[in-house]
Amino acid sequence: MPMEKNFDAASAEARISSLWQERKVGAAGANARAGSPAFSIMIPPPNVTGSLHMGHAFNNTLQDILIRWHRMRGHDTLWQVGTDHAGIATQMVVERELAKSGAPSRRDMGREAFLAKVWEWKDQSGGTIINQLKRLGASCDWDREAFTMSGNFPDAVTKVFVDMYNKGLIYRGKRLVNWDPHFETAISDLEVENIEVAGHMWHFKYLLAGGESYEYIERDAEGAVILRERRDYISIATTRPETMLGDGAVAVHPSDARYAAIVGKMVHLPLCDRLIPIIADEYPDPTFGSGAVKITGAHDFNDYQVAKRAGLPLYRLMDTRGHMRSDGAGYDVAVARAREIAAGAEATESEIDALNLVPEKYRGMDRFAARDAVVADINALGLCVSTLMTEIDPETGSEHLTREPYVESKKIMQPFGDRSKVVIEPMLTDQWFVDTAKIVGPALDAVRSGATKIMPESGEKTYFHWLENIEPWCISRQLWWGHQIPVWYGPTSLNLAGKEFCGATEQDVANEAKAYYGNILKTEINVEFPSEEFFAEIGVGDDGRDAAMAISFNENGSHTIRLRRDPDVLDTWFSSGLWPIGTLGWPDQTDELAKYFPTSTLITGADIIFFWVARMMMMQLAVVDDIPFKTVYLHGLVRDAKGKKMSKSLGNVIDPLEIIDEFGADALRFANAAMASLGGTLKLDTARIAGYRNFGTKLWNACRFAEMNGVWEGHSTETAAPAAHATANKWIIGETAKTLAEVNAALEGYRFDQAADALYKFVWGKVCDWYVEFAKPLFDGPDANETRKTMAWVLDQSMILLHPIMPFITEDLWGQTGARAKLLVHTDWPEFRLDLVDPSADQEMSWATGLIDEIRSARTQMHVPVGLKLDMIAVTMSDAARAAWGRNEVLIKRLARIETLTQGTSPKGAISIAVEGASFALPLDGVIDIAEEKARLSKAMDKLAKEIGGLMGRLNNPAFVASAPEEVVDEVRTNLEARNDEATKLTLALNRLAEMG
RNA sequence: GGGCGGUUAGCUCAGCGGUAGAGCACUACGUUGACAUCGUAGUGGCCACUGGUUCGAUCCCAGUACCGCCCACCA
Repeated sequence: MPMEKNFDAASAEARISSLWQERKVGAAGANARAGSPAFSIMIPPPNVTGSLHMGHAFNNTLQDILIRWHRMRGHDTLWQVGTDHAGIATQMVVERELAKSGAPSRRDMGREAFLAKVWEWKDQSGGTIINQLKRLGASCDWDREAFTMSGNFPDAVTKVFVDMYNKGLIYRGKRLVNWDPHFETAISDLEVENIEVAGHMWHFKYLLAGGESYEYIERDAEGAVILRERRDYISIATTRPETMLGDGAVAVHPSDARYAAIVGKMVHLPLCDRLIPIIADEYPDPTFGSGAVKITGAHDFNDYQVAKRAGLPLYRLMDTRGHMRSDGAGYDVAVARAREIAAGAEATESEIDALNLVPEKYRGMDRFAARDAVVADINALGLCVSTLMTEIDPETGSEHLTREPYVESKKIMQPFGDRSKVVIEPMLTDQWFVDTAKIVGPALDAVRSGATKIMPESGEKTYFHWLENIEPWCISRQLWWGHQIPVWYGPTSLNLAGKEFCGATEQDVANEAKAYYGNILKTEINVEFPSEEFFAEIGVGDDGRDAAMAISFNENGSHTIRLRRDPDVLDTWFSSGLWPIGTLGWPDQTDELAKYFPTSTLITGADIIFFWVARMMMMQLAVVDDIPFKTVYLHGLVRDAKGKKMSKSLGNVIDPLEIIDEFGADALRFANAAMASLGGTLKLDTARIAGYRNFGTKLWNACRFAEMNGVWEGHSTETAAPAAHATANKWIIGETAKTLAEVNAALEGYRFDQAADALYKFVWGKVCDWYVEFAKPLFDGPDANETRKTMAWVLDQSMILLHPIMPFITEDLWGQTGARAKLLVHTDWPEFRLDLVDPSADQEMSWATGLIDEIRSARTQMHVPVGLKLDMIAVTMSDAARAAWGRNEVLIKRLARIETLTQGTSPKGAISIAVEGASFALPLDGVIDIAEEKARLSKAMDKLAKEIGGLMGRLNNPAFVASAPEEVVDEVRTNLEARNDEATKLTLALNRLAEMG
């Protein structure tokens, strides 16, 4: 049955994909030869919520290319697949789904029920992206699919937490953290995007207490006085007026002469019945604004540091949703206590945190509404540093003076949650941290020493820079979907301080608690893990974890200690940070762990170098004292054809599945490989994908031609190149060997683009453009059998070499041609060498193709009809040229459309052709336009003259001859000789034309 | 403000001390024994700018301009 005219991607991909899955071609170790090296890649786990986008398609194409290449080479290969539970993202999606379907909200249904919903959702749609990976042709070990919340993963995560806790690498503390008021959770620094927005800065007066005043002197840069006045206030500036309610002080720089006299004095905090001190601190910049800064320790990272240094109380103003607090006692009570504390009364951190110093008026207001209210109220008090401004009415054009609160419009950098897109609030809360400073060392050393290599090299600089300045990593999240922190809190009771217990299992924790409480009680203790309801009952909320919990006395005289588990979950990146060992079965010492770890290569987006790569490095080194991967390949974001980021709002998102539907997975994969140059930007153009689809068609049809000519008939697949006699066969065998070497070298160096390029040029430029054409006459000649064998071999090699990049079409072709022992996916990668290259065959073919090019070019320019066969005259011919002609006559004649070749002189009205060692004439009396031929030859002469000029110039420069390497000089000399030879021939031809007039 | 990268044909990108490359687009011709998802032949480049190193620079170095990305607490 003859082959179809075109590759049917849609049906072939479905058929081949299921064939591969049935045969488990991607199973760990499949096609491995005994004693071969291991090669392993961990897939960057996509979010279970996700679907395949172009970044995934690109990233996974590269991984699959490497995996298939190594697998075909007989290496013991593992491509570990799996998905990430993606805490915030998944919780967000499920909450949205619930809202859409009118189900009760997360809070209404409670933690347990909500988590059941998430699992339900995960089970029903979590497989989407896995199936999409299959459509791309990814050859993972599907049976090993992992999930960061399943299998051994929860245990592994818990064990790591407990170990790190016990080593003092994880600690809990009340810190100022980035708080997302939408998701009501802390997030890490990395999850905050600082974006420049149009903002405002207000200037307020804080009046000195007791009606005091001072002389304020402003000087210019030269020290000359430019302003001198008595002031009873200090001027401060802020972009966030609502936070002034929590101010603890006003700070000025110690060297700032303007305020030296009032440092230590108190000022009235507007809108609040509190006095705060003016303090000196290095932080304020005297040259910026008024030089005085209000200090709100609980709502600003800089102020927090100042407050810590000065021992100022940290007054929290907002609740978890970013509304002004409405909890706790009334304002009067709170402010009275705050005054006592200011006067020196002892107060614990948690007591201060419990104080709600938001005046009643603002309580419950959204932070932005509170901002407006505070500004309005301060303005009403006349405490805005205001200025008379001339306002022009845009309609009447009349001018009038207004007194406006002094507000500058300016660009400010504002922090936004990368998921929620709401403004992040610095918030004082209890959180868990990894003491990264303690584990960063080995991660730095591993890259410095080259144990782990990051490509491109610029990635290493980024990596170093971040790790050298690393901040503690906030790993607790106030979410429900995730790995719950394995810490339980015991009550303060029976003369014992409350205590936290960290353990891998509830039993471990129970034992620890028994030991702690039991030693005192000397009686049996039942440790129970109470429910949320229990805590609701005894009135302990989230913030009450340290408070006395519960201890109940049972009737029989024993005591029941109730421990409460920390409700927080871990940052998703904490668990995905363990992906390499976790997926291999750790903490069990599995065979896979022994074989495939450390993994060979990580291919991932440069955007998650900090989130993931650096953390995997730190975590793996901290936990198993080994690097997670030897090579890290970082790539950029896939952009659209114009270089724009793909985004839904821009409407320029290219869906890889639509591309696969339209052009086939192979075309997309080839395009991905072709644009994967190291460090470049990735601009994806569908025109380019179409081009590579065409490339597939081209290969398909070359095979179709071969099949029609029965090249595979009677031959089983041969791995060794056939012995060839015909120059064209020798040549294409050599070209195949060169291509193999190029592809190997390219993939070795992660130059997917060069591998793709080499294959494209070989298959299209050599095999299809020349070899198939040569084969046509050869099939009718004495070398027919050899040519068939050669063509079968060359096309087999083409399929093999292309398979890692274009697996579907090559597997399909493999099945439709020849008798095959194995599927192509498991066929051995060839090992032939460059000694298959025959230099004399190479030279001869380049002479022949050069001659054909010249003749074709001349014919076209002279408007010789394509179908017209010409007789050609050899005017001069060297022995070498004569021999080359002799061996390739049939090919040249056919491709150049030459009828006969005779010896002779150039007749009147002929086209002249000059090549190395020979000159020819195509008699076309009456057919050609002499003027046109003259122009053609002149143009060629001009080009030659320019080249000759350049070459002569170099040779005439004594410095060049003296300093340049000998081979370069020689090359220039031989080059010049050849060009001169051609020029002579062309001159002769031109002279002849001149004679004819 | 700091760091990194880019600037090569109309477009998207390779290249790299020794005569500028590919794909797409464009022009002309073409039902040539696989392929119109094609063939043949062409058009098209002061390789951003200015200096320096060198026998020789698109390539190395320094600076300038423009563009992009990452990081950063100026109230």
